[in-house]
Amino acid sequence: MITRFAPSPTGHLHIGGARTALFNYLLARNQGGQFILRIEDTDVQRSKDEYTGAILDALTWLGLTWDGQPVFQKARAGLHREYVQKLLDTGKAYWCHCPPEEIEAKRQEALARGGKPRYGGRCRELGLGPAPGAAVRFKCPHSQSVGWKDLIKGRIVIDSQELDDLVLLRADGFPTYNLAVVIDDLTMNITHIIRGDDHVSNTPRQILLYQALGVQVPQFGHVPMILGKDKSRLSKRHGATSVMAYKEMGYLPEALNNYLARLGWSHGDQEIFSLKEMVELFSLKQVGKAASVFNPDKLNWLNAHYIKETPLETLGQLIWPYLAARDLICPNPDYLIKVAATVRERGKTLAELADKAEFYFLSLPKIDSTEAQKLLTPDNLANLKELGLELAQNPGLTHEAFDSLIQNMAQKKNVRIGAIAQPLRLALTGRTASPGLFEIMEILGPDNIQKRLNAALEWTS
RNA sequence: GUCCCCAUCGUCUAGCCUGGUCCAGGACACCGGACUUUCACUUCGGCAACAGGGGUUCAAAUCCCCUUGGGGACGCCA
Repeated sequence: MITRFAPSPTGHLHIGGARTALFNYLLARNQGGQFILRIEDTDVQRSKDEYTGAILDALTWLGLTWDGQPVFQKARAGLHREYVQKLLDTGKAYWCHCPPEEIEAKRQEALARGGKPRYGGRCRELGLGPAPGAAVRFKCPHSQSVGWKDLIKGRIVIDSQELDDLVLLRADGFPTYNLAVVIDDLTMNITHIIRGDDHVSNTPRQILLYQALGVQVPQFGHVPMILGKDKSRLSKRHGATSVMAYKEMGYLPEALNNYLARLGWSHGDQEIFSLKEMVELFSLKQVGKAASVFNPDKLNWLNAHYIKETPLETLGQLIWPYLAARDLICPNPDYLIKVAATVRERGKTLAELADKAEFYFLSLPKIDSTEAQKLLTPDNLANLKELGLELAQNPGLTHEAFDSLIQNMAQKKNVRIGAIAQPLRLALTGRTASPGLFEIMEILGPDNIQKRLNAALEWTS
């Protein structure tokens, strides 16, 4: 078995492409086959090298390793032309001299009439030769039905009457997508073509091409589309679509892979899968036929899950770039591990975690003024001052001792524990929601605590 | 418009092929409770679906047909 992922470098790897790549990868690895990467760069205008690099980076980040070197389609144009010539020689293709504008006009006209916009086949039987501006078209066989047993959707049949004579070779001498894909899949011995649903209508054309060449037709499987919340095709207006954007937002590749796999594929009631496990369990039989809606909430849940599973040392290193981007300084590597331990269950993404951890690295926290007005009242400040004194006298306080200190104080002042704890939290972190007070104090250390306490005592809006 | 595909809780889905074990199971989200000095985590519980209509059958979420709804494609883009 040989599968392939064949993106065109006209943009970043998006969520849909990533899932297609994942399914190809899983299928190949599950069957002990090969997974090949082919860059479809025949659109010279829109293809960019930077996108090729970005796509490779994204696949690498996801851990979807491909076999061998990526194949560049443009470099194979000579091969494609050979096959076009072969089709020309056997009368399966012909030169077309029709001006593109004229064809386009007819197409629009047909569409406006409510008909099917197709090329009429003016040059089909004219026996024309090459000429400037001429293209080669496939002589699509008439009145025959083309069908295949789709690996995901089951039997699909289309009347060849629905198809027109597609262009194989453009006037600029470059092959078109449909020709190039067929020749490449054929010559690269691709056995299973797993691609997006939007290619279903290309499949009968391509099958006809395989047949015209007299070669075996590979297996096709079309994975359903990913939709946005409004059930329209997933696009930028639904939020981030590029894989690397998810990386930047602080999603883990494990989470994205897991989410994408579960979007369409299932294995009973199981929700959590490592990539290795997916490889073992994957089967196209368990891929659904219907399009599915991208649900960020569930991705978040998975991401939180994998964040919790990540070893603290690793997690610290993953969070650090987000902190470093804010020009913060890390006192020592151990500090980061301790910090990570206190925030890891409090956020869904690395970016969120970093945000919650920022106060640890600030020389003084940015105190929320709304909360300060509520909490830093004269009474509370008096308590805070007293608490500061106590803490200064007992720098090596145990967790238990700290708890009873606060409790006793609350009792003595006849206030709720929160009346003591919340102003302290605000002084230490600048916020009213944070990791546990004692955990924070352990990490901050006595000097830092006093400094923050003093700053809070002098706080003015 | 034409052709193709699809249809189970708000969302992802199990079940459908091989009808009865399903007054439909799990997960996310949501809503309550417990835990708790905050936020969160965890935990317990709850809400919530077989698109509609016809068949077939003793019996249909499961098989067939129609309707409706949704998606995709119709490029000298990929």
